[in-house]
Amino acid sequence: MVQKNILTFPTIPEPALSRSWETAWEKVPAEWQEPVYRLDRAPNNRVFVRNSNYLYSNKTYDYRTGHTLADQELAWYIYTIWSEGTLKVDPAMLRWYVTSTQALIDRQPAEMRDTYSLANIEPYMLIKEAARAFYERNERYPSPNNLKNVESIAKNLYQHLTVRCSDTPWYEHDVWNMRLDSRIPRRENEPHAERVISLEQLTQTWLKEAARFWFSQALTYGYYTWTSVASRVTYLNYFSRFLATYEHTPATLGESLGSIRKLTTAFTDYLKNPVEGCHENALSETTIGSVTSTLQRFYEFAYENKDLITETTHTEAWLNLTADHTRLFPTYRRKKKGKAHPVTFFTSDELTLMLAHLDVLKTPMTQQVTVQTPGAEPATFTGLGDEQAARAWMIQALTGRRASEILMMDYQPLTMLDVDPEKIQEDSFIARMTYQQTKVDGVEPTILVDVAVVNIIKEQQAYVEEKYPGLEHPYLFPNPRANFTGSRPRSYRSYADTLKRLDATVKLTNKAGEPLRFSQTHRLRHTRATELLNNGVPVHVVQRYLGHRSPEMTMRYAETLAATAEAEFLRYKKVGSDGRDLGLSAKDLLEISQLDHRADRILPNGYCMLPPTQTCDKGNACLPCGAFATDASYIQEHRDQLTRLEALIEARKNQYKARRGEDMPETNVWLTGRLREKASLEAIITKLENEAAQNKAVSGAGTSGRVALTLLTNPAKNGTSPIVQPNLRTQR
DNA sequence: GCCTGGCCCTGTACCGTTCT
DNA sequence: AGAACGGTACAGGGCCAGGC
Repeated sequence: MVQKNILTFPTIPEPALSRSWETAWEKVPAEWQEPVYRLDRAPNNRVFVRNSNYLYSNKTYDYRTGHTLADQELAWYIYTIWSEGTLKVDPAMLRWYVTSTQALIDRQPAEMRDTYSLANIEPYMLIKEAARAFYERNERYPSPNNLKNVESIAKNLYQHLTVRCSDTPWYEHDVWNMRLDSRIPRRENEPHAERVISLEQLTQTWLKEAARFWFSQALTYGYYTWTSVASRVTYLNYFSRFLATYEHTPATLGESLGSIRKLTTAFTDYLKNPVEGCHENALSETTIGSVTSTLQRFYEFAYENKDLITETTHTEAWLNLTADHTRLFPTYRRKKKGKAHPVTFFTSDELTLMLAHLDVLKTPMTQQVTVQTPGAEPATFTGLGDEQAARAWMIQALTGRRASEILMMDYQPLTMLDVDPEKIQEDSFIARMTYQQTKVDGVEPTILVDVAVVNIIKEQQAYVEEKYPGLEHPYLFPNPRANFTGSRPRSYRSYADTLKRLDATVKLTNKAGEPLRFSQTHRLRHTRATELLNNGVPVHVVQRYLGHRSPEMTMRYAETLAATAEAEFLRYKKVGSDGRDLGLSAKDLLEISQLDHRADRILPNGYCMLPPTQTCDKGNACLPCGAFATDASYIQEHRDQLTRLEALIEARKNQYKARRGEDMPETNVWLTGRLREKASLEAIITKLENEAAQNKAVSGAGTSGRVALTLLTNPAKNGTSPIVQPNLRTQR
């Protein structure tokens, strides 16, 4: 768990790796050392955009400027983006870029040209020259978009060179880009790694440098995440733009609390009203709250660390900060008492409708797909060609995980359970799935999944394998663009955009005529939670399943249930697999299950009592196991199991006889196992029945003692949902 | 001592603009 | 012209203080 609100820090250690131009250049293989390419042939063809003017002439293209260092830098750049597979280049634009740089270098003194670095050419200089040259050639200026294309090459090349070929620490640059700079501290799975943080808009030097220090510390010591820093920078930008309307404001903002408050009040007004060129509309209450609280945290940090910040930013004014700066804004701000937001979920019918339309996402863009839903005319759509997004959505629907938890999953997220193949049904748990979670610390990120989920994952693995043959692909869901080597996970942004496109295509609505949006993926989480609770799964189990740290959050979903998690649990006496009472109090049992943070200890028909560290060698055969505990709330489950078991034994016996012409012997291994289970079940049921008879609270355990609830997606009960869900209370 | 509401951090949703 | 991005808005989840 990251410790928050620590306001003093040691200085940032210098990066150990040398990042000189020489070390960068050493990595370029001989065949890539000259910027001369056959555009139509591998391996070069992966790095160049298809351009018919270039591709259809079978010749070698020479991008040399004739100046040694510039040519090497260009070759290094092309090789780098090729090997990392993050960018492509249009050969025509590259030509334009090269002739422009050539002109710029040629204006340097002759003896400097061979050592002139492209890192000296800032993008704006290149653009000016490119536009000038274009005008000379064509007697008109280039179109804005055309110029933008050269600019993007200039910008990318400039950033690659300045960031990757110098020892300058990562935080010294004004643009922080995780894709470009591996030294930026990052968590293993960063939900918004694609977001670029730019300090360029902070025009006051004192502000920019102090912000640089604050954010670099925050990232280095992990007390803010990348997402948080990104939004905080945009919030500080407001302050910077506001200050720009004043002549000059010192870092202290004023001499006394009075003058400081005057300024911050003016700032609040600035945010509340539209400002042309900055924010066209007045900002919302919450945004203003975020902006002011960011500024407040910033000054608290600066006050606590004024010595360090003065030293780092070379701005003496920071030394004059006083305690007044830790209360820039009056603290009497009270929010309106808001009721908790209602839990929104999809009903079974809605989900069915949506799943039927998921095909539109799966179908290639060149094909049409017709969707037939009950009670509606068949509708035909053009496919959107994003099958992996469809699979990610399915997994979200089946497991209730967050979008980022699924998108950042490892290529191989499954650990198969040792399940007897004979016993597998379509809703059996057969594997443990590890998802990536960053939001809540201290939660074990694994859940049990059933055949349906496993099959989707296998399909997706095959898809990735086919898309990136022979390449390493660490993620199950690779980003579809700018990812030619398959090394980056799919960004939440591109996933959400795809789902939005699907929404716009199929335009689904619910019965009330409100739009049903695929892009609201969090609803799937609510849906799953509500489903589990409505199916009678105890709150603490659902809590663990969803990865909530405390039951409060889960309880919000549980409003339909009368009992709390504890009451639910304590109501029943636990019975061992031999049908005898366990020598443990219900309270102890609760603690055991609470201490153990793994949902898979809750079995479909009871609880596994093994201490968390102990492994089970009994495979799936819980019933005859001494560590198995159950209670009266599962009695119906046991009765159902018994019926199914008896039917199964009967069927097998008949099969055996049909095939071999003789009865199955009592010594048959399979049969003895089942008979043991049957004996256990019968003992348990008898015991629980007595239990229920004595205990008024559980009369008719599992039936009348419980609030009558509808099963949302159990196909056996209502036959509408195509979802095969891992029902926690069925035979596994 | 317990409960509740508010605050803070972090992630998701949405929309208009920019890029390709 | 469709995909990607940037900025804004807001929801989810943890935690703590203040009221009882």
